[in-house]
Amino acid sequence: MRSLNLLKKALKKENLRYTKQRQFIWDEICNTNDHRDAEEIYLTLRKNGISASRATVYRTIDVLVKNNLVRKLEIGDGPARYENKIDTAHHDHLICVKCGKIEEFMDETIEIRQDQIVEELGFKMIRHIHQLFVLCDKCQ
Amino acid sequence: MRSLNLLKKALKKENLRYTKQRQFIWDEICNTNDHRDAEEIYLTLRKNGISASRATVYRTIDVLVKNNLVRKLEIGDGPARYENKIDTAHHDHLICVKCGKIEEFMDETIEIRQDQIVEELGFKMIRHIHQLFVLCDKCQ
DNA sequence: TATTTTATGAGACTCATTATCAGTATTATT
DNA sequence: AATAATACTGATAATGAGTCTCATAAAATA
Repeated sequence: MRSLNLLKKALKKENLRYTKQRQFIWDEICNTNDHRDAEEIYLTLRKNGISASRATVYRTIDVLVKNNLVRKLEIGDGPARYENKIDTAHHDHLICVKCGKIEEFMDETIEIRQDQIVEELGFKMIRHIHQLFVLCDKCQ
Repeated sequence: MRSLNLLKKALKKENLRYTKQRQFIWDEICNTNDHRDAEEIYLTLRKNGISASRATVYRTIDVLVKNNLVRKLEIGDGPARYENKIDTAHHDHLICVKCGKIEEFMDETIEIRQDQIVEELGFKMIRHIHQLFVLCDKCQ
């Protein structure tokens, strides 16, 4: 299975051990394309009879984020949300301020301008956050 | 004085009273063009012998943000930062991941594309966050 | 001035996340 | 395989930013 290899590879790279908790957490994140917070992931695991502590969930997610397997979405307040990153191209997010629904967008023009701005200043881009807070079609 | 009138006007609009604490906090935010967090603003006031509690600082800033006198900058983790908004046009931010320096940028092309994206989906833009995390010239 | 209303400050509280640490599992070594 | 070395886990304490509470103080109104 693809995602298993990716996990093992990441753990090896970080000199971390392969454990069943880490596998369960990674599986759970891969199972959906949702944008869930750590607590939701933790509770889903419990509901499915899998025991992994909150601490382990947070710790494992950190490793996954660091190794590009998971994207961390920090919305202003409230907990950070996570989505698996395999097979998904880079994108940014639209967030409905009323119902909380999260949609994705990607615009080549914006990406290019962004890079130009950073380059013109002699800086080096590390990452970017671009979030459009909206009222979605259903909430207007 | 301009900023005093702005404060009084905002307070009136919100049906809130004009108090010296609120004036001190607003003055302090107007005094610089920095991007400071609530704690820094609170400590600066204390250092200058002005007493306003942390709670009052937070409460007052909320009013100022709501009334467009202050811009709130939510960087991933760490406390929110605030900058006064008088006389400054809309802009987004470049943040050095190493030294924390914050620079401003504004790009008409990006602004327009953003609006188009939201409109095409039939959504309504409320606000946006666009942060470029970089290594600045000095930190490379 | 008396009364009503709102603001303030100190500290308790919340929520998301991180740190601690004893006990357990995994890996390496013999 | 047994043992030693190391890393992982879970329970819970601690943290940090921000909010809430409530008694007291200040301002507005009568």
